[in-house]
Amino acid sequence: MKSTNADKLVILDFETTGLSPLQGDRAIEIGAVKIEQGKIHSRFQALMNPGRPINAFIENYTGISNQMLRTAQSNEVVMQDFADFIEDHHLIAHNASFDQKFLDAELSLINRNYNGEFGCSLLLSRRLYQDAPNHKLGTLVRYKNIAADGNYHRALFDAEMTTQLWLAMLDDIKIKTGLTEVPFSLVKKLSKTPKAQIDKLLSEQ
DNA sequence: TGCCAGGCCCTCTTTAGGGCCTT
Repeated sequence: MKSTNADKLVILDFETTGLSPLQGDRAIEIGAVKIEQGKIHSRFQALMNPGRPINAFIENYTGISNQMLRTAQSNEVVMQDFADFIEDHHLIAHNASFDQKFLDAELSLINRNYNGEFGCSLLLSRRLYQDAPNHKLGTLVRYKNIAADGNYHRALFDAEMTTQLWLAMLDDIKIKTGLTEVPFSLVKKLSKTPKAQIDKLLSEQ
C-alpha cells in the first residue's frame, strides 16, 4: 500500500438508488471536494446512469430525475474518473460507513481500489458537539453557523457542507489542544473514543 | 411464508433492544 498524506483529503458524498448495495442499490451521483494543505484544491461532480429507472422516493428525495439520468454517463465511466480523482488521499464522509460501502461496491465492479483511510464527520461530531440538537448534516451546518446556499441531498452540495463542517471541527480541535495541525491519526482516535473521555484526550495533546 | 441495511451507541445491557444516521 502506498503511503498517504494526512494533509490531502477527499470529502465525498454519494446519492444512490437506496440504502444498500448488497440489496442491489447503485450510485446515481458523486460529489467530492479535494483538500490539500487545508485549502480547497478542486471539485468533482457527476451524475451516473445505473442502467435502470430510479423510484419516485429517490426522485423526490434528491431532486435527481430519471430524465436527468437518461443522458448521464454510465457508473463504470464515471467511477473510473473518480478513482483517478481520489489519488492516494484519505477520504471523509458524513456517516462514512454508508458512502464507503457504495464506493467499495462501485469500484469493485471496475476492478479499481484506493489507498486512503476513511474518516467520518458524523462520528467526530457526536464527540465534539455533544450539545447539538442532533447530528444530521444540515443541523450541524446550522449549529456551526456555516453559510449554506444550495440543495441538500445533492452530492456536491452535501460534500461542500461536509467539507466546511470538517474544517470547522479541525479548527475546534486546534483550539482545544493548542495544536497547529491535526494529524489524521488523532481524528481517527477521537472518533473511536467514548464521549465521556473526549475532553481528557483533547487536554492530553 | 415473511421478511428484507448496517454500523454506531446508549441503556432499564452483555442470554438485547432500539434510536440515530446515510439514500
